[in-house]
Amino acid sequence: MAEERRKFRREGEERRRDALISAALELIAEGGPGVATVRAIADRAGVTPGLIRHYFSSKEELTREAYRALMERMSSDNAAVLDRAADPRARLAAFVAAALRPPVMDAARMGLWAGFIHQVRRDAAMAAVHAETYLAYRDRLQALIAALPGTGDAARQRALAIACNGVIDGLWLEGSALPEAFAAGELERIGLDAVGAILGLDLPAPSEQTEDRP
Amino acid sequence: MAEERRKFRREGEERRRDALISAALELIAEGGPGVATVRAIADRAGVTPGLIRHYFSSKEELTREAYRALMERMSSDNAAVLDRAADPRARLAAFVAAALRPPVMDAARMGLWAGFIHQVRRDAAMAAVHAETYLAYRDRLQALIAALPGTGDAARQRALAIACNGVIDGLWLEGSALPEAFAAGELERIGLDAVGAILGLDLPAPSEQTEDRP
DNA sequence: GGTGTAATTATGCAAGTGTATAATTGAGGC
DNA sequence: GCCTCAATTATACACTTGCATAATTACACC
Repeated sequence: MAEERRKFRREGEERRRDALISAALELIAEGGPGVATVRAIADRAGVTPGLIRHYFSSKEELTREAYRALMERMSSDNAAVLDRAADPRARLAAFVAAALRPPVMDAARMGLWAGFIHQVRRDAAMAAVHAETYLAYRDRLQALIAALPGTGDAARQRALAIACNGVIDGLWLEGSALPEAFAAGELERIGLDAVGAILGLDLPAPSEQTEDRP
Repeated sequence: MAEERRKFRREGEERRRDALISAALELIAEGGPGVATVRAIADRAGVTPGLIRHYFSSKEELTREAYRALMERMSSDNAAVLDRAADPRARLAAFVAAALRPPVMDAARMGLWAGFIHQVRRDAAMAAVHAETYLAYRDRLQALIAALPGTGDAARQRALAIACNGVIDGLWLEGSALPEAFAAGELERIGLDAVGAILGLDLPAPSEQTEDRP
C-alpha cells in the first residue's frame, strides 16, 4: 500500500502564525539559529515546511516576527511585575528580583538572546526593535529610581539607572550561563543588595511569587 | 589556456593552525557561527578548505580549539592589566575599567561570546573551559576585593565579587550591544562608581592607557 | 640537481538548506 | 450532497555544507 497523504486540520491564520513563531523561538532557545531550519520549525509546529512560506514571505521574515514577538512579550511581562506593589521601594525590589529568577533568569532565555544577536546586527528593523526595547526597559527602571527620595537630578538618575541595569543584566547573565555556580536565591539577594548599595538604601526581599503567564 | 593550479607556500604547523583559528574567530565575531563555514574560514586564512581537515580532525574540533584559544587569550590579557598598578584600589579600578573600554567592550567581542554560547552548551569540553575561565576571572576579582580593608569574611567577599562581576558584565554587555546609547567613557565612570558604592569606597579613574597586545 | 615526502590543492559526493510550484483536501455555503 | 476555494501537503530544484580522496607541488636533504 502506498503511503497516504498526511491528514490535517484547517486553522485560523493567527493560530498558525503563532504556532510557527513559538516553534521557531523554542528551537532557537534550545539549539541556536543553526537548528532552527524550516523543516525543524514546521515539525515542531506540527505542520509541513511549505506552510511557512504560506504565512511568511520568507524564513527570514518569520525570524524577524519571532524576535518582535519575543521582545513584546518580555516588555509586557516586565511591566506586569510593577503592578504587584505600590510602595516605590517594593516596586523596585520586585523589578530587580523578577529578572533574577526563572523564567527570566534561565538558560533557554539566554540562548534565545544570544541566538538572535547576530541577526539583530545585520537587520536594521530588528536592531530598531532591540534598541527600543532596551531603552524602554531602562526608562522604566529610571522612573522607579526617580520615585525614590534622594536620587538627585535627571542626569544622576540616568547614571543610576544604567548602573542598576548593569547589575541586573550582569547577574542575569551569570546565573543563566552558569546556574550550578550559585545557590538558590543567591543572585536575587546579591542583586537586591547591590542595587541598594548603589542607590544608598535597603531593598526588602519581595515575596516568592514568581512571574508567570496565564 | 586552462586555469592553473594555485601557488602556495609550505608553513609550519603552528602558524597554519593559528591562522585557521584566527580566521574562525574573526568570522564568528563578525557574523556568527552561520557564516563560519569551512570555505569562508579557509578563504580568510588564505588557504583552501581541505587544509582544515589536515590540521584538525573536523570543523567542530577547529571550533573547539578556537574557543579554547580565545578564553586563554582573554584570561592572560586580563591578568596583565593587574600588573600596571600596585595600590589595591588602583588595581581594582584598572580591572574594572579594562572591561569597559575597547577592545574588551566591543561589538565584535560580544559577537564572539554570543556566537559560541550554543556550542558551549552542547559540548562538555567547551562547557568546562567556560566554567573554568569564568570562575578564574571571578576569583581574581575576589582576590582584589579581599586586599581592600573592611570587606568582611570570605563569604561576604564572595558575594561582593559576584555583585561587582555582575556590574562589570552587565555594563560590558550594554556598551557592546548598544554603543551609540552611551557617551565616550560614560560606562567606565558608571562602572567605577557602582563598584565603589557596592564596596563602600571611592575608586580613582585609571589612566587612559588601553589594553593592547604586541 | 635529483628525489622523496609531507603540505597543499583540486575534485567529487551525500546530506541538508531555503524556496518555488503543483497537487490534494478540509470545511463552510447553498 | 455537492461545489468552491483557500489551507495544507508533496515534490522538485538549485545551492551550500562538511568531508573524503586523489592529484599536485614546494622544499629539505643528499
